[in-house]
Amino acid sequence: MPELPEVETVRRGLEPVMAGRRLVRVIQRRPDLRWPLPERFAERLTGRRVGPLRRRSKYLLIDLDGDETLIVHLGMSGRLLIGGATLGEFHHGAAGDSAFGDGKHDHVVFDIEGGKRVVFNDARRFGAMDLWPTADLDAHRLLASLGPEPLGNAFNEDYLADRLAGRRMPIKAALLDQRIIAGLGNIYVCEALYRAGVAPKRPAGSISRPRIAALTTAIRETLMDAIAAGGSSLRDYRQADGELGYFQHAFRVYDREGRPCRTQNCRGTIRRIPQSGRSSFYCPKCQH
DNA sequence: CTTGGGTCCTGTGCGC
DNA sequence: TGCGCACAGGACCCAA
Repeated sequence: MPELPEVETVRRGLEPVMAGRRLVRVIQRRPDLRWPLPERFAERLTGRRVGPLRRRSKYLLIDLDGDETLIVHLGMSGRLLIGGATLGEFHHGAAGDSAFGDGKHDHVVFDIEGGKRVVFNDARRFGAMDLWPTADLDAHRLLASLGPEPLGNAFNEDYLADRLAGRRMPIKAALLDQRIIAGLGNIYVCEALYRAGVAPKRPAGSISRPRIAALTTAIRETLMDAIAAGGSSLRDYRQADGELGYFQHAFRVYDREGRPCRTQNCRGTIRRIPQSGRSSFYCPKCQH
């Protein structure tokens, strides 16, 4: 589910609830998510004070006192939801009558000093958490080989041209490769390629320099627009505070198969093709 | 090294 | 209403 804009939205939602407060209680409902959780995970978190919340790519980084950081990845279906007495109960899950945090896929529960509760829910369990020394985060196996942040200075036309040069893989696959650029997923790659006028199956190394420039701009603008909209809410995804993002209403190609291209005077029809094991959406008239 | 495919897991929506 | 299948926002791991 969550790509960079959704994780950034979650970070912004959790920051005011968690930063500066202690974790008074942590409940771990199963030994593993995608991988085993650290030994004595809940114990090691209990009583710690939360520092700033940061983000790297699609990873949420929750700094704790004691110079460690809780690394969280939401995978496909992971969510971090806020509830608790001061906010009013926020119910979810199949039953709907269970207490907040007792839902079917509520795997980890954080009770925050002051009464609020943050619940990690993940039906498909592709998500992950780990606890790691803050000073060594760059060496963590999940973070070590990530490419630059698309909204940072290290990501620019020269960098992208260099990384795409000589590559025969389709540009769609290249942009999904987190080692080349970190934080994009299926939705935002489709949307950025459309905005740049680049066809998803075009070999990465065959894109002209001006098109690469357009692509870097399109990637940044797409992500910034999505963050401003609070991310995309497909199915029942929600922000941490239970609100829905609304960028899905601004999709130009994603999930629009068979519908008209939104470019003025184009009159093309959005197509869906399987690529890298997932769906690519594009306008065959606008993208080359 | 690069590239493509299978895999993990559960839920939902569709055609029949 | 039930059943089977395709598909879902990710990314690791391995074979060629």
